Amino acid sequence: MPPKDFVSALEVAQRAGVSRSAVSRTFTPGASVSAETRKKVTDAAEALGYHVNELARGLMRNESGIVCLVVSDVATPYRSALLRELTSKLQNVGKVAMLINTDRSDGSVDRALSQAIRYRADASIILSGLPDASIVRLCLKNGQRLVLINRDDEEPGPLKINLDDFEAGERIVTAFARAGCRSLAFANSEAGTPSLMGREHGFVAAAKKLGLEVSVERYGWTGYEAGRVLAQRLLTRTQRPEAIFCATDLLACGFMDTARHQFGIGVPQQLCLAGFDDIDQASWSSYGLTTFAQPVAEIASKAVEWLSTSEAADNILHHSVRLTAELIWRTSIRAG
Amino acid sequence: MPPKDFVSALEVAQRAGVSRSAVSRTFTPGASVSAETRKKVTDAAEALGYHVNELARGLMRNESGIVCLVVSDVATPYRSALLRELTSKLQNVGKVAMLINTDRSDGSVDRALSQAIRYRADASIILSGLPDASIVRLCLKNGQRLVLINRDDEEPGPLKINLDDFEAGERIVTAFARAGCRSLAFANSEAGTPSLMGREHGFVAAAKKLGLEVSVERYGWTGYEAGRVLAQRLLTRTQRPEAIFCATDLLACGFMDTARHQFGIGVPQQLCLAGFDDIDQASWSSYGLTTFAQPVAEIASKAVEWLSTSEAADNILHHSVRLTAELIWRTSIRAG
DNA sequence: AACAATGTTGCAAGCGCTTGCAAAACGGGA
DNA sequence: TCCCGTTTTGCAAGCGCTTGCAACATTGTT
Repeated sequence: MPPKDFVSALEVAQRAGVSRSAVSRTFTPGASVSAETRKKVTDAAEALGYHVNELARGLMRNESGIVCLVVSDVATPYRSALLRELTSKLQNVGKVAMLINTDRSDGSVDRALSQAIRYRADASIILSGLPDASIVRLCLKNGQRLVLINRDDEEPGPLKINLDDFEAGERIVTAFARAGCRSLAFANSEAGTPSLMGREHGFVAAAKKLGLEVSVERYGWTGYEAGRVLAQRLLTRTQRPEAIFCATDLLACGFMDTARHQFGIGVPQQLCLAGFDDIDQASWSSYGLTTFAQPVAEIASKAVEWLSTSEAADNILHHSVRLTAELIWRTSIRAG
Repeated sequence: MPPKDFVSALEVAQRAGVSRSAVSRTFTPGASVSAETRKKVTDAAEALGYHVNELARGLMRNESGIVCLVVSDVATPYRSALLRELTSKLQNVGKVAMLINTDRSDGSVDRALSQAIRYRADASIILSGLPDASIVRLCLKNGQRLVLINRDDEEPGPLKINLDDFEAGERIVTAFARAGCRSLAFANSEAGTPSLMGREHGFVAAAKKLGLEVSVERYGWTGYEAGRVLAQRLLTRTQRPEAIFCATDLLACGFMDTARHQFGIGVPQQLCLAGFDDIDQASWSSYGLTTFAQPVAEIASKAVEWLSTSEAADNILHHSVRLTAELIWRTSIRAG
């Protein structure tokens, strides 16, 4: 195939007049090399255009420096924001991100993970989809670390990062109540992931506790279009809810757009609305959506921190972290 | 570090009662193995949980299967859409995507590329930022293929994928003219990339040719906030333009929002607006933005097609492809 | 029955690197 | 000056894999 005429450590060694090991050590942080040798080596390397072969290094060290990011719906605002944080933080600790897209058929998470294993990834971070328990065990057995974001799972071993979804559902109910809303609804997708359901359950529970009317509608995936459909359904009911909590911002945007443009309903005057994620669009002046912010930066930090932590510290670390979603107050809910 | 107790081909060979080479060949498409041996090997591999070590394989084959995606602003709608297409198409041809985020400081593209070299990536796809010419030569010399998307460059060797930006600028002028607009403006960012400037030049040239008034305003990056600022500037002029072409959709959304909400200007009644990219939000009913669609799927196809093409065919291939951006007609321009 | 053509298999070398080990070089007391 | 403790260096083994080569097995042909 391609020529690939890479210069090897041997060539560098010869030009520098030192041994092959010397050049290896020069490029290994913390190895013992005299300043003089190091200089000779780096000069030669520079001149020859030498670059350490991470494949070979990974082979020897049994540590590739690769972290797999397993994700579906990459093009979605929340996902891509998380991706940005993750890749940049990984780079900061000298790791490299391998992106695996699981948009397509079933079992793709498993396929992805087995690819991660083939490349001897040091770790995998699962942003979406849930791997088979056996695969999880396989990863762990093979010394691979696993991080599950917003996807609860019984299996022990992986680090699980979750939000206080249930509590967020509760909190928004009090906000709605304070705005004078008596009948509430939750607009959800049919995806049924733990975080989505957590929000739903918290919301419903709190509403009931306060004696407010509450109902749930579920449809499609968590996108803009689904939000439109949900609006159709909820806003044509004989008893129209006065406040809607959408499981995601994308849903909320679609909902708000059809409420306003198709039904001519004023938000927040006639209808209060809230979302979840705090995607960029939520702050756009067409929406001004009150929503819960996913702490993406913090999520990413926790994840890569855990990955770059040593084995020893590992054991004393909690394998589950729970972050709180901050309520960002904008204009889609009436002031009390 | 981690235990990493991987099972090797040798162990599989022993369990299957064949030679090490046999198991290697079993996992090499097109190698010569009898059905019987293959069965024995796959059974043993299954039982032991064997996974080919791509690091070692890449080392031998001098072909890692890795493709580097060099990108900044991953979280931006257009970029993430392109990323989605690219990763999924790469997976289809059996390659794996390594994501390199260049959001940060200067020289980050060069650093990224040198990382790509260290991992012996078969190719790099540059979605943003322009590498130093010397680095480009280094990549090519090292047998790495390079794809430059929307970033023209003199250097021969890489595949360059571009759109008909200039022509798009021209086309939208006639659309504006047909809508009865006599004074036009182009809202650009200060990024000054070739594609952005191409749109600008085409727009200005065509406007002048038609004898229409035209001006240009540039500010910040190509995001929503910059669009707001551009609107401030353009809409407070004594002679307000009747039609604005924004260099990107994000700019257009910001522009439209402040035109409507801050200045109370009706779009398209009092102001015609167009964008570029056709991000999801352009179709949301709050915007209904008339815009040019980036053919992301086609761009991705061309890119990975070129990467997976053989060396021989390589030479007869054009090293530059030019795709056309389709004008998506929505409601931000008055009907003629 | 002998032979050629074809297909399958194992051997062993080698990809580019790291690293334990022991030898060499160095530096500072005494 | 000599000796001992501390770097620094080179050697060589080995990481897990592929692949050219030659040996071997299988089959079909005359």
